[in-house]
Amino acid sequence: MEIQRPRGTVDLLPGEVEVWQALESAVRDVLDRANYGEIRTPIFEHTELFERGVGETTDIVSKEMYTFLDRGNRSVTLRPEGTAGAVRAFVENKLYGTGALAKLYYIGPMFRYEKPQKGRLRQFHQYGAEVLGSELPAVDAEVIALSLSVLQRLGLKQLNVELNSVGCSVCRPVHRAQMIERLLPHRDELCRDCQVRLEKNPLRLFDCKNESCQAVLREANVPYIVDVLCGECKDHFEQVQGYLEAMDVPYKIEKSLVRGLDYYTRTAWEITTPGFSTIAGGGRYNGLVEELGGPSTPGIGFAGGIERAIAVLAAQNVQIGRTVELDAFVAVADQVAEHTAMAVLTSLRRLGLRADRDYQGRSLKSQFKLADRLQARFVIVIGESELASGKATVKQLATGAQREIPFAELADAIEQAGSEW
RNA sequence: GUGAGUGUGGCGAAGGGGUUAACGCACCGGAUUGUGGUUCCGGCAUUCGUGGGUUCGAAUCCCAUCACUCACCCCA
Repeated sequence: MEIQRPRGTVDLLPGEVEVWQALESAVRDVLDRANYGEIRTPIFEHTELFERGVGETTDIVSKEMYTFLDRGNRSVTLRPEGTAGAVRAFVENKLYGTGALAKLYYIGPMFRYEKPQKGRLRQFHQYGAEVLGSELPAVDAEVIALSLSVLQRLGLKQLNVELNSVGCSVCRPVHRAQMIERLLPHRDELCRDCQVRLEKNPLRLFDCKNESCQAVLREANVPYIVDVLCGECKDHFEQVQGYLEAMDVPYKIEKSLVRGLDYYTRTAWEITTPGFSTIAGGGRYNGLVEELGGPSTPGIGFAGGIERAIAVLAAQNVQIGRTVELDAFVAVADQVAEHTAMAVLTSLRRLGLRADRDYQGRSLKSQFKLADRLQARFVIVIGESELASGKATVKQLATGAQREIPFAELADAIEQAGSEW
């Protein structure tokens, strides 16, 4: 049987990859202007990094990792997200040593062993940014604004920033105890998933889409974490909002927003658009660097899904990416013109024009058809008579206008050609 | 991981046991001399995801397998 690509992967072909390139340059451009530097970390890491960094109770670690043993019997894992690797690199390369803030971004493939469906693949791609070394709320505001800017830059509309705070090591345990205390008597009324959540990570109960579970939460009078933050978290959250308002970044508080990764503290947000799952999300992670063996360093970051952004682009009919029409197509009308044609073709390319020719021995007529299909602006015909006169026959396809132009002047003529030729 | 649906040429899509597997698009060639986009003519699946089974006979029935799609879970 024909070998097929592994499940949950895709081939990106010419014609669609241009959109990716445009998206990637938008990411680079937006983040570069904010003085973030690109970091490229390995696509696989020791499994332990994700177990410790992402959290053993998360779905990602407990059931979605692409883990295998290498030939040296080491357990390695294809990275399921970008933050753990970036933070590991920050620690390992002692980027904290300079005392400067580390502002990093990345773009690349991520892997999660899941059953593929709409907007979910086993190899998918994310771009993301991390700031390590500041806990000031202004940084939260910057990162949130940037996560939105990238998508706005692409021309996307109807983007919503959903914002929340999930507290810290001071207020979270208090809230957690409260939840357990109030919900334990109603344990049986919760769905199976929520019963497990109640034990492992009660906060995630707010995430349940099951209406009956939400009803239980209401009846038990369980407070949202954002309503019972400790003084410092509350102050931080308010300041973040103040900055966002000053920066004119629209947002709405989403009290039930809880992100799936264990490492988040305080600020958490997602960017959504109607009709799609989350297209980008982020949060603060003040304990992660220390957890991974570095000095206590606050951090915050976000990640966006490239496939998802592209899906939204398509849905909103936004065109990005270069077009690939040809500046010139060189048609060979006669065998004797082969060498001259190749010389002309090469010289056009050297001068920066996009040019091509036929390599399948087509008739002149077919060569014109091909040129038309390739959306060539000009067809340069070279045959016996052109050789004799030293001038190529040049036809502008859009208008049908045709001229004789000396070989040496071809590139200039084409480059400078306007619409009325 | 659970559930449902689908799988026929490059793409879309008929055919639901009986000699040559519709059709549309795309593609290739041609319509007298070296010229495209329209039109006309011609060509283009020893084969119906793969493997096995039932049958005199299968793309059509059965089993398995793979892949895709969608939903749940969760997220990007």
